[in-house]
Amino acid sequence: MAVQRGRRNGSAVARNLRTPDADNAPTAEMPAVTDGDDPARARAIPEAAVARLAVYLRVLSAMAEQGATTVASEELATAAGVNSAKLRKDLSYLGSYGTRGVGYEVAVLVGQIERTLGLTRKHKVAVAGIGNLGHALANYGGFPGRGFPVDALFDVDPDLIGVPVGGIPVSHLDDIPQVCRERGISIGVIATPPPAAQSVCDRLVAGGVQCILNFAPVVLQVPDHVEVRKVDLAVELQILSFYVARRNGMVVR
Amino acid sequence: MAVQRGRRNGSAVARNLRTPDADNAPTAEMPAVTDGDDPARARAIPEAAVARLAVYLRVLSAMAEQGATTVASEELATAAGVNSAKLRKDLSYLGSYGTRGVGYEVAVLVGQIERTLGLTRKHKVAVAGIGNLGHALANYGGFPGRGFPVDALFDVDPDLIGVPVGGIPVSHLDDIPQVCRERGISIGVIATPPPAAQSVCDRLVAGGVQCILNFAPVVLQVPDHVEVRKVDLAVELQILSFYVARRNGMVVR
DNA sequence: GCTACTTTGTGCCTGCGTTCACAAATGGCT
DNA sequence: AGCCATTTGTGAACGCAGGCACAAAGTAGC
Repeated sequence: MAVQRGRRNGSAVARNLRTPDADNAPTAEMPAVTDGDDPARARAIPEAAVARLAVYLRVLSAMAEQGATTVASEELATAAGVNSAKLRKDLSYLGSYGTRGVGYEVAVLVGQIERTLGLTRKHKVAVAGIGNLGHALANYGGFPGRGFPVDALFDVDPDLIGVPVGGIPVSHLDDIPQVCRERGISIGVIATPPPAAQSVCDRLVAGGVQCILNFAPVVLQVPDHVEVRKVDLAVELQILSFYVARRNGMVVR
Repeated sequence: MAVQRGRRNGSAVARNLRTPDADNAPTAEMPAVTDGDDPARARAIPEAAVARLAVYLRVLSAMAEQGATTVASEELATAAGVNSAKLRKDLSYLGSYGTRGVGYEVAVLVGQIERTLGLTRKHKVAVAGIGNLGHALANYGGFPGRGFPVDALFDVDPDLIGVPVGGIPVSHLDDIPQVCRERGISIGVIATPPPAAQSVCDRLVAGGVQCILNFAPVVLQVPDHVEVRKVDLAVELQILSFYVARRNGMVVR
């Protein structure tokens, strides 16, 4: 959600993933992800579950670093801020990797989640729009969750073209299709001003990019085979504003 | 986009808005928002609908700028990328402001959505963690959706304290509670490294902040009365990675 | 003023996701 | 070896959200 807001601790549950998106926020349409042709790996993992798996992965990695070798669903659930039943159901989408009466082996779980999320291969990322946000993204250098090297940067500003940001030289937006194909970019990040977003999106698609992370407050039009996730800061703030207003309204009146 | 309590969005957020949320989403618990004590304004707007209202608002504002005075649900729906029935249902949460056979008056709709989202008042924002992302957020200057002035910045780095970023001097993290109370901050944005996030969160709460937008990849623990939305870039990328993997798996094998 | 057309508002159905609760399975202990 | 404590995995119930389809309502034209 647009994504997501969790509730408190103890009985905590993560609320937002969002998006849901929600959002994707937002939003938050969550069509089941159906695997059409591979019976052996037949998966129909709900998108909401996929989002949570990523969270579990982070928590598990942290646990592994602290030397934990095994973990119970209840423990992992509270650490991830979700209900333990939900967590077990989410993990069951991966297969049966737990041991009843004991729990899950951390290393195994990490491996399975990484495999399911496709993290065993690196996914090259291109960032379009090297403004404040694009700069920040480019400088993340390797991206938090690792396995997502930023391999291409694009902008229109002539003063930026050729200048390396975070070690990668900036190319012109017009070169998006060519560069993306050459470097095998699989994920495109749009951090341009709104008016340029659709055009950039089209070029990314032309360059063979099938997944797009969109920070521009614009509803992108893409072919069916392209996946778009939206992160809209204004929407997030407005949702919070709604809660502020509701809260004040309830308190005052 | 993954959003923590909250909802997906989703994506986005929606996703996003999440969700959540959804985006984020993304994901995606969506408890109805129930107004307990005001029968007249009795609202129970689903969080997913709130996220979409923010999107409608942006589209409507753009339409208004282009001189449109009235708009039909079908038209607005396609512009916002949703089903027209869903849109009408969302708008019905605001009340009945449409005219059958004609459509909705743009100005009225904008006003009602702003009122419902609590945008008639400004919500002061504080950003904690002036790294790459925090810098970007601070420089947004007034924030995209406007009505969200950044009024306070915080960091631990001695070299940053007192230095103005985007016109606002940076204060020390230790001063969060005091400064937030003094300036009447209503929304806190956490853009610190993961280890500092919970501590910063606690101080924001101590400062009376009731809504938090969290960019740190950490599950925050907060009291019940505090609303948290999470935007997790790594999670967003991993969700996209999942789609890449699924797609390739389906194609290749 | 009546008719035909357009568009809203919403009741109902469907489907998905969350939650509960329990049976099955495993390890440890005696 | 058998029993008990523990924890997983999941069948089933529940609830919310999305989409269809239509009645209500209002406009325009005759």
